[in-house]
Amino acid sequence: MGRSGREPEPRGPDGRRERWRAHREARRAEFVEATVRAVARHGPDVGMDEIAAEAGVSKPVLYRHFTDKADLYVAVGRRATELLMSRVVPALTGCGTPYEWIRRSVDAYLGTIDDYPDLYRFVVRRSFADRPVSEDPVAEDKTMIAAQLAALLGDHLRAFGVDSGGAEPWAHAIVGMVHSAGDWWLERRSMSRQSLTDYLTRLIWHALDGALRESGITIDPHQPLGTVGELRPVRVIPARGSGRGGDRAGGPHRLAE
Amino acid sequence: MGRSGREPEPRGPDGRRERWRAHREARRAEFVEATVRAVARHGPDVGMDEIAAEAGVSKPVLYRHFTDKADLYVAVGRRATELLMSRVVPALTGCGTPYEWIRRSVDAYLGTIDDYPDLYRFVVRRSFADRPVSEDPVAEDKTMIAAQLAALLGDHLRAFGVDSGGAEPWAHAIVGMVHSAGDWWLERRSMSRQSLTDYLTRLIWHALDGALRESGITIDPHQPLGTVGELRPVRVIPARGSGRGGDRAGGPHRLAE
DNA sequence: TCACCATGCTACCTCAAGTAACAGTTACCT
DNA sequence: AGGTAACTGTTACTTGAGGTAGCATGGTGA
Repeated sequence: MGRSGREPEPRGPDGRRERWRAHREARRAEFVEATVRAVARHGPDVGMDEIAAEAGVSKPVLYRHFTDKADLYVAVGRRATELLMSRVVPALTGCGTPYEWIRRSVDAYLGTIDDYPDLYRFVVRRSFADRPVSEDPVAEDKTMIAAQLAALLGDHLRAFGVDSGGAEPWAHAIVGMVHSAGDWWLERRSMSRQSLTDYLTRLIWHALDGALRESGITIDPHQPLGTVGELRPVRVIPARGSGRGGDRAGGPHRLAE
Repeated sequence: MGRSGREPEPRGPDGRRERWRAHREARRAEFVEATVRAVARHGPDVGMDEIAAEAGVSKPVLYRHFTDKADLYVAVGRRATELLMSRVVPALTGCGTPYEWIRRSVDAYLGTIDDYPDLYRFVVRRSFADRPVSEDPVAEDKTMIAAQLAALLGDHLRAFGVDSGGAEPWAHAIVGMVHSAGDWWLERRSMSRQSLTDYLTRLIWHALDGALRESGITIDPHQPLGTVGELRPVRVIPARGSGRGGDRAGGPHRLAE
């Protein structure tokens, strides 16, 4: 209340901490990769000691970077989501004919699980069972993709002045088609990825075409779509508070951002 | 090698044990229900102490009936599978027009998850993450249903002398449609079950109709199908050995069948 | 009569997840 | 120049949930 002294201005982030930022991120990424390797080697019952050994560190080092086992697994799930979205989103938002669009998107999904089968299997195993559903990356990925698809479908249906109520369940159904057939294919491998992409593209096209025709909308599968609705980026993952509570009296100092 | 003595003939199961068979099964069923209630009350991190308390017994009593926690959870999964199959299989194998058939099957599935949301959520949470995939009831249920659908599709395609390679991926895709949209609906409840069934039935019909038309097959959605292929019962769950290894020196005596 | 199965309990064991505490180095802040 | 923050690594330890040992009694079948 009227202190005559001037507080010194804060000068920005402490450089003693900032110089380690990139290093910390790189370390976290290493541990995520090591986790996937350790799971592939030891099975889903892998312990933190085994993960630490795979990463070439001791257990407390691992706990410097992750709050607990679940936190580590969530990071793995986020990695998988990044990989998947980096491919599927451009495919979903790109131009082209409807048929190309479907095909490209299906192939982006299948290509990802084909390139990272171990990571995918780990995430699908849902070692997140002890977490609320909001932390389930598989469900989140599906919801994100379905939301984009629902927006697109909904916009088209509304633009033609017909019932758009089916957009959301249809979007989820279509995402479930690719997901389920992809799981089957990953375990069975009874056909090439190309063949599966063909079969799925056709089925999806027929499903959508039929549903739209029923509403009086006819679309040529080989003519580019009009820009009825620009796909809006949809963000579903809730921001995670960086603070996890007060500092503990001891133990490994936490390197959380 | 020529022993003159005659071994006494075994006279069948020991009645001291047999008299408890039905009782044991009923007890197991009670513990399965208690598990679902306990998970709903305490969350997915529920402990065996909490499950035992919910069942009104002490922990060692629970271990008299189940080998370990995973065994208990597998039993819960099997219960869910029974419930689902008791409804979906008659729907899939019954007569009727294609449209009715699809609709009836979709409704059987959605009706089950609607009537047993807690049980379904528990199973979907896949607390079986520490088990091989073959013990994953969700994957097994989907595989079973998809196998029946694939057989039906495949038979139709082969009867018309066209490429039947898509039968299996399409079957899995369609099961994934219902599964995925069902999950969405169970959490969102943004429409009635009737509406969802309508939307899904239409989409599935269009998908199948389109795929078959492409192969030169036209089917009337409102005329009964010919009996091209009788649905064969498909058994996927591997028989589980009743012996779990040698008897332990002590501990609660195991009541396994 | 002996064996099997049921009932229940307390006390205990095991081990994987997670923590406390120690020591040293580098680079930034005051 | 001294203090501080962040990094490196380790051993030893704690905790608690899953699972077990062992006790006693009664009813029924072999």
